[in-house]
Order: sequence, then structure tokens, then C-alpha cells
Amino acid sequence: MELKRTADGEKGFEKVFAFLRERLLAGSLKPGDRLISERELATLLGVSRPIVREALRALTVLGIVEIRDRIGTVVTRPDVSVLNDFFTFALAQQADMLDDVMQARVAIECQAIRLACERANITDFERLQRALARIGETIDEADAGGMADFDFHRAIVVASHSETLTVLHSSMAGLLTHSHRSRRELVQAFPSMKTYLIDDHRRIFEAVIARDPERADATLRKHFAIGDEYRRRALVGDIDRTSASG
Amino acid sequence: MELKRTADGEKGFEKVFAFLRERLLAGSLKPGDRLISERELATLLGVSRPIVREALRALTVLGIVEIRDRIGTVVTRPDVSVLNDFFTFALAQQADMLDDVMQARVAIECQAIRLACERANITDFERLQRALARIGETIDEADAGGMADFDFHRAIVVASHSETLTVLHSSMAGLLTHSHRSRRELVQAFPSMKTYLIDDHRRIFEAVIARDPERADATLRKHFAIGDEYRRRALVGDIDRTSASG
DNA sequence: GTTAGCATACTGGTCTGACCAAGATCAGAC
DNA sequence: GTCTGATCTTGGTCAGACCAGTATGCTAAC
Repeated sequence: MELKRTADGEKGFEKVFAFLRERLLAGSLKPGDRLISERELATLLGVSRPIVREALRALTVLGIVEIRDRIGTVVTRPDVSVLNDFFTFALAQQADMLDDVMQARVAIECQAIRLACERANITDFERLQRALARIGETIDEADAGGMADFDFHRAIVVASHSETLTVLHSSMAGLLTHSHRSRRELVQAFPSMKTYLIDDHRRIFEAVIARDPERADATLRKHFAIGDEYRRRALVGDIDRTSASG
Repeated sequence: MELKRTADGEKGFEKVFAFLRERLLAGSLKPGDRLISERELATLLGVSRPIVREALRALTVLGIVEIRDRIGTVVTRPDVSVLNDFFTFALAQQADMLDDVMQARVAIECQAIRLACERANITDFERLQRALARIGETIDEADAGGMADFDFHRAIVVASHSETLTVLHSSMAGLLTHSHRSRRELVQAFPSMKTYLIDDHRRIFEAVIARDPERADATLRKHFAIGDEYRRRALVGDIDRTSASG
């Protein structure tokens, strides 16, 4: 963390960025605070306004501040969208990263469910239960079903009461929803998946209710493994057509 | 992922950003490619150069492109530093996030070690072994010891051959190194930690060598738990002063 | 005294045109 | 054929200006 001081040796952009970063990291600029106007900042640091805007824009994409048109620039609470953007771009340039991201998702969720077993409260349980019920109700719908599935998994992470895990998990949301949907589309054709989806999620739910981290982790991990297996089989057109008519 | 098309309805910055994003995500702009000059981009999109610079700066902090002075703007491979920046800022404004980040770290590493059991090759094993040896050698040094500890854990993640996990793990590196160092400083005072550090890491190493994901995960998780326990006791000045003189 | 309404100062959003320093390039000298 | 220097190009920056809304305060009407 090279906190370059605001020496004059720095280029314009770096000067402004460092100036603001210093105050942001030191805490003298807290979420909710409004920065001085771009013009003031420019004259204060002896740079031009476009440079100030560059720095503010940089902080904006980092989710640190928000530039409000004709209002001013205010400090915001760090947001997820940054990671979202990053993963979106990163994924685009390395398509093989998708499987990788899934691994990270498994990592996050398995840790989250352990924490959830310790920390979940009634509200969390209720949310999980609602999500579970919704999975059952929407088992025949691709869109709603995928969303219900996603909601359930998100509820697990939320129940961990870990901001970081939640942030990381959400940052992969865009990718996950796709995977959830495509998985759900398989359900229509292959009935055996219904059992898998409903039973698995209920078992996971029960493990959390029982506050049994090991069981919850193991069950969730198995759930992912089975899901992988289904998708793998789908690739070769196998699935369970042999045991059930489509 | 609202991929706003480059309609004229957008503001200047959004227009440029969307224009570039489109090409970045579509893959027509790949890492290594050089963008057209700022001036050309400006005239092409009908905006001024400062606006173009804002967009380029935004992509820069996202780690997507790199602006090289007097050379041009080139597309880079997505980098870790973005997440680093984000976590740095986020942590500064929510200090209580540190414990949270540790949880995420545990999540990443436990998943990584499972993958490592499957995917690790000779090179990975050797790197782990070196790191393990180094931990033993530097057991009495705070700085070098902390680094050896960190290297070992990083070697695990690297052995997972998962880009995403590596990226996430690295992004927490700054925070982790602190924690590693402070832990090592305890070693000097409390001899029993030496055994814990050396033996635990060896057990972890052995589990990976044995390619036993469950055992590796469990051992690593226990390793973290014991570390937590030590730190927790250190807070109340307990530790093992009773059984060993300082 | 209170309030509605408007003028004004201020804010972000953007543009134009310009200058600088240094890498890249190519023509011309050797 | 090679070296050298002028020139083109590139990013880095600045100054000043205009627009369009917001916020504020002052005035005028009730």
C-alpha cells in the first residue's frame, strides 16, 4: 500500500487521486460526506478540472464515491458493482474462467453455510424457508425456478452475516444466474432433476436449521457435485432418458 | 448486465465507456491490442478528449487497459490490483471487515486445497515442500517467518490451478500478510506455537501429497481454527505461559 | 408574519483549442 | 547501408467557456 504523499513530484492525476485516497483511507472522508466542488479541488491542488474529473471518475468506478449531476460528489459505502464489472471484463477475455468462477462460488458458499450455521437467526431461517418453498412451487418454470434457486443460495450467504462473503458472492451473481437458468431448462426435459433439486435444497436447509456446519458443508458440496454431474451428462446427451420419457 | 448499446442518447462518458466495453466484452479488443489514439476516439464518438480520457481512466482503474505515456492505450490482462484497491478502500471504511475478509480467505483456501489435491503437479509439490522447509528454517524470525507462512498458503492456492481463486486470494494478500506477521510475533514469546506452526503445515502438506481433499480441507480448517484460538487467547494475555516460560 | 416566486450563484457535464515532452518514423546526409 | 535529425504522433495537461439544472436567498404578494 504505497501511500504516496501528495508531493508536487506527482503527475496531476496521481496528485488528486492520492490526495483523495489519503483522506478516504484515513477516515477524514467518510461515507455520506460531500466532497468540495470540482473547481475548488482543482484550484486547491493546482490542477485543471478535467484532471480532477479523471480522479473522481476513477473513484467512481471503484465504487468509492458517487458523482451526482448538479449536486456534487459524495462518498458512498463500498459497493459490489465494482467486482461485478471486474469479473465481467475478466471473464470476457478468459472464457475458460467460467468454470473457475464456479469453483470460487462453491468456496464462498461452503464457507458461508458454515458461518450461517453459527450465526443465522430466525429471520434468516424464514428467508431460507421461503426460498425453499418457492423452489418447490416453481419447479416447472425455467425463469422463476432459476431465480428461486438463486435466491435460496443467496439466502445462505446472507445468513452467514459476512459482508465480504456476500460481496464476493454477489459479484458472481451475473454469471451464476445464467448457470442457474440453463440448469433449470434441463428440468423440463429430465424429470429426475426435480427430485434432486427439491430434496437437495431441503436437506441443505435442514442442516442449517440443525446448526451442523459439517453436514451443511458436505451436503452443499454434494449438491454442487451432483449439479455438475447433470450438466456433464447433458453435454453428451445422456441424462436419464433411459429411465424416464422426455 | 445492461449492455447499453452505443446509442446517441447516452452522455459523453457513458457513450465512450459503452463503446469500449462492447468491444472488450465481444472480444474484438483483446489483451495486447492497442486502442486508437484518444483524439481519434474523440472524433469518432463525437466527444471531447477529456471525456475520452475519463473513460480510459475508468478502464485503467478496472485493470482492463493501460495508458502508456506517449505510446498509446493498450488492453491488458485483467489484474488483481483492482480488487486490492477495492478491498483497501472498503476496509478503511469498515474496519470490522477484517475478520470478514479472513473468513473469505478461509473459504478460498479450503476450496483451493481441494482442487490442489486433484490438480497439483510435481512443480506444485516442490514449491509446497520448499515453503514448508522455509517455515521450519525461519521459525524464530518474525518477518521471514511470516513471509514463509504466507508463501506456503499461497503455494496451496497456486496449486489449485484456479485463476479466480488465485486472484481472490491475492487480493487479500495485503491484509493477510499483516495477520501472518503479527501471528509470528507471538511465536517468540510462546514456544508451543512453533510445534503448532510446523506440524500443522506439514500435515497439510502431507494431505495434499496424499491427494486427499477431505483430509486436506479438514486439516487446513483446523489449522485456521487453532490459529484463531491462539490469537483469541493472546488478547487476554493467556496463552501457555503456565506451561512454558517466556 | 408567512409564503409564493423568481433571480442568482453554484454544481456537474462538456467542448474547444492550445501547449508540452518524448517516443516513432522516415527522409536525407554520410 | 547506416546514422542522424526533423517531423509526426501520442499521451498529459491547461485555460476558459457554455449549458442545464439545483439550492438558496431575497423580494414581493398575501
